Amino acid sequence: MPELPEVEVTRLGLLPHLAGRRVTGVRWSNRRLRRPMPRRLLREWIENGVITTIDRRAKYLLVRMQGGAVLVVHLGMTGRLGIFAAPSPGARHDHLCLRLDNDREVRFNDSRRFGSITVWPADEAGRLEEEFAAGLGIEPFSEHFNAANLLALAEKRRLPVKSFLMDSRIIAGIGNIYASEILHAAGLHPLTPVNRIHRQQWQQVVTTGRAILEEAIRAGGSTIADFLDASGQPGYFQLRLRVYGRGDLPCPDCGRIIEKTVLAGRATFFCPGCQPLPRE
DNA sequence: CAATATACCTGGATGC
DNA sequence: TGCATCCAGGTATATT
Repeated sequence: MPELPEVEVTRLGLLPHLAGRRVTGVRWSNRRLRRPMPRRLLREWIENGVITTIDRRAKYLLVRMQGGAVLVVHLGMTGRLGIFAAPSPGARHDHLCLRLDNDREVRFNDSRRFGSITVWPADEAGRLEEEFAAGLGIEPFSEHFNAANLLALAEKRRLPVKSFLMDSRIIAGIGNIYASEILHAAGLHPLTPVNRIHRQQWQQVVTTGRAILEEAIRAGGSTIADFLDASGQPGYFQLRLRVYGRGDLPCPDCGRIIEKTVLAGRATFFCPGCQPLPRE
């Protein structure tokens, strides 16, 4: 489900419900997520703690506790977070539940269990930054996401540009949907080897990329104003996707038929008119 | 080093 | 209706 915009929309929706609240109880399912549930650390560092704020890095949510501990949540493919009235029936695939001091609960639901929950104790949370820095690439909304940096990262590789955009070690937060959308907006064929891309085209990727991600966050934000009893449907469904999922339909820009192909095992959509593959 | 394959899971859509 | 098959927005690890 979630790429950077959906995670950011989740963060924005959750924040007013969580900031300043004390966690009065923690429960979990017996199922293993991507990693085992850190039961001991949840009891030790999250239960009875006070949430100060929520940050985001790539597709990770960082729920920060007073004193410095951090609850890190990744939504995987199907993970959702929502706020619910405290005595209310749980749902199938609820895997973590934080009871709050206002008779509400935040619940993590994830049918495929590709999501993850980790706890960083206060005395280790300082390493979180370097951990992320080591494993994750450029944030699309940071100043480092610029044409010069992308050009430098790309010049020695022949990776298809879609794989480049989706590689979280290079660029953080762009997933399968937005990769297709950004490349369409930038006029680049998904298979274009990155070392063939010029500075000006990278500038297009930067500009259109930010615009698309921002627009998606805004679209989600408008319907997510109330996150209570979140059905898990942040508003991104209303997003107007221009190529993703539109194989065999006309391109909204030029009318040519949008093609679907598979790249690195992932559905990939592009318009052969707007996104020509450069020839030798 | 780079590209691909596979593994982790459930559920919805599709086809017979 | 039942059953098999394929597909899904992510990531880590193994293998060519």
